[in-house]
Amino acid sequence: MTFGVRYGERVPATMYDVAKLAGVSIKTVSNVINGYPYIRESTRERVLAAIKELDYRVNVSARNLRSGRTGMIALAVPELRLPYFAELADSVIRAAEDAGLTVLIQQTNGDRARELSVLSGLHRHRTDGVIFSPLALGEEDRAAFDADFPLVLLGERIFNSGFDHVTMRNVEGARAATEYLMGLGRKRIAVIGAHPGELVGTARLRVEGYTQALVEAGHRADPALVAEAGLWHRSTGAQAMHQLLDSGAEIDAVFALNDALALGALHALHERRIAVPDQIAVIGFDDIEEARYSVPTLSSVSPGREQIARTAVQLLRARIAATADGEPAPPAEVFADFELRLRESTEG
Amino acid sequence: MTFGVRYGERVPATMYDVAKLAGVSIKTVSNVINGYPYIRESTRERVLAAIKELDYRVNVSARNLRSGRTGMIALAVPELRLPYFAELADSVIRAAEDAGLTVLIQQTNGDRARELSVLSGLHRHRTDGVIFSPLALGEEDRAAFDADFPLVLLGERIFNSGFDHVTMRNVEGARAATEYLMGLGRKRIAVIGAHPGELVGTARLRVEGYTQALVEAGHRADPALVAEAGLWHRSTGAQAMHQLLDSGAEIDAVFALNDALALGALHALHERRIAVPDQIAVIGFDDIEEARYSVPTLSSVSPGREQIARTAVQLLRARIAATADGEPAPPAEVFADFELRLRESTEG
DNA sequence: ACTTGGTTCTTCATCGATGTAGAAGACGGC
DNA sequence: GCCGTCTTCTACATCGATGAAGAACCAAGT
Repeated sequence: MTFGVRYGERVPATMYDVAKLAGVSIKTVSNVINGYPYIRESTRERVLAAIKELDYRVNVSARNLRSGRTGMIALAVPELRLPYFAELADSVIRAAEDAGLTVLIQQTNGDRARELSVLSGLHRHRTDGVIFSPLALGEEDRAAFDADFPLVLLGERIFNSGFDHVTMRNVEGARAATEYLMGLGRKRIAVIGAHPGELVGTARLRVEGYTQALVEAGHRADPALVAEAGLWHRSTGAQAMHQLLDSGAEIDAVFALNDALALGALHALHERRIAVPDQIAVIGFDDIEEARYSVPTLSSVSPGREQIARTAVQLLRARIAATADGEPAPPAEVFADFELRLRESTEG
Repeated sequence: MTFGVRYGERVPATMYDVAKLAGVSIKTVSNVINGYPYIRESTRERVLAAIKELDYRVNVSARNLRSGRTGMIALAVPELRLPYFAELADSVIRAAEDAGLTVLIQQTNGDRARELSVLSGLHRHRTDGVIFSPLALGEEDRAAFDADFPLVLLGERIFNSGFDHVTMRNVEGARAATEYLMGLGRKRIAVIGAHPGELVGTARLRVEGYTQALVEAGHRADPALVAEAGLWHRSTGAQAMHQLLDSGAEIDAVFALNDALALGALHALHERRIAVPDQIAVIGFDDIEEARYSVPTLSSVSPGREQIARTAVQLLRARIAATADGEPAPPAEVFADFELRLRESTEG
């Protein structure tokens, strides 16, 4: 007597089994599966029937070994627990699926060593290409950007790396957000999430947009209003907000460099019973779903996440195809459209 | 003259190249890589040096084709944009990584057809096993649960399926939440997220815990206080809350069947300027990170997500090993420990 | 000296698919 | 009636690794 689970009783059918059942050669089965045109309709039907009958699935490993294609792409992001990246991953998975690709997610934790391992082709054999959203890598890692596999970079234009690159309009979006706050009559606009000393990257670009807006309006950026936050989590946003408030600086608005920071800031303001937006208006960046349901609802710059995901997958596919055809296009640089989503946290 | 990106100039080294460089047979290289013990130390070092020199990586496809192992497991969840599943995926990926496994995420969208395709072994050849958190499948799909690959079920004990199963203490957690609300003196406790007519599944179990608590306290469950919500999103939670309020029912507390619903409810209450917890206390389920930063912060039942993820990976590994050894254990059934996390939304 | 057993390494077949090359038949043109 | 072209299908080598089996060597026991 047996009990418990038992596997492997059913041995998966191979192409050979299908061929035998359909009375054709194994290569013909392969041809049917791969859409080779010169096949008699009746033959194709017999093969398809046999495939169905045996519940046959292509062995991806075997195919890959022979053809070099895996049908998988990797998506390397910092952490899925950050809502923006969870939503991005969701979008990328859907876009990839529409193209018949499977996505393998790699979490880098924003860790430099782990990000470098992405570039070193950790999954070279597993995937046909990589969509990579680096966080920690900077100018000093330029040399590492010599990946010999199809690679599409997301997020920041770290530098002109020679790879396809899809990004958001960080500077413009940040400027628009800041301008909007100024349009509300706010004069003392703080920033949360700066990375002082950073030469490249999202933080720098968004702070640049903020500064541009201030300068163009004839104001000056006040260093006392710039709060640092290395990681862009809710917790660090709350901390930074508390520090700003503790510093005694006069503040009537906050531009948080992403929504997680903004939500942390909202939380801190709530703890101190400071009214939003009456006393301090808050705006974020990313427009994650949570922003539509926070209390108060959070205004944010919507960076075109869907567009970014779709474009990245499309570019990667083109790049993968070009690798085979040997007709490489010059690296593309795509900027997604942004939009200001105004909600309660900036009302009035 | 060429411009743009070009790949494939560097051809990845194979085991054969390593063998040649190290002056040994290809099989010895394989043995070194796989930790075969009977190898002279000096030989091992030469091989390792050659591997480093050539930047050699095992071709996973070839290995898989020969050995049947892929080193990958699939995680099938409804949607990553739901914070609970994003956090779960994060935890599973980390746990798998510690075991040297790579995770392939499959989104089912809670769609019955897609969930069935998980069971039909869509990725049979790609992965060594599957961790599956079904949402739509019910008693009528029992027949489909005959997967011939290692499978660990998460979430609800849909039925005694013969597979390893890791779940949370839904009934007990829900009861504890409800009891806590009653302990605050609340008498009119509404529920959000019920699935009327559902025979199995999370909704039913959590409602059962709620009902048990009421009954044991000598109250009766009032159908007017039970609000339906098919999908457990913020939006549906807000809708359901509005409906409850519109219905004119007297309410002094809400037990939302998950945090997304609870956050939607908080949002709706905020829109109507109903004070939480003064007028209505709110408690959720899942303890997602967002709950710690909402306004007000949300009390919730923490279901032991980390423990669930680690246990699931561990069970799956054991099951995969057993498939090879042919020594199947009886299916395990693990209940994670829950904890009540009390925050502002139930204070006082 | 000869067996025994452990260590170290190699040879060979094989996993399941696809690319290459070419065979066989049908058809039309001259 | 022969040739070229198009269509349809097949045989065979091959991708890069691993399992099975065994060869060669050494030390120890009798």
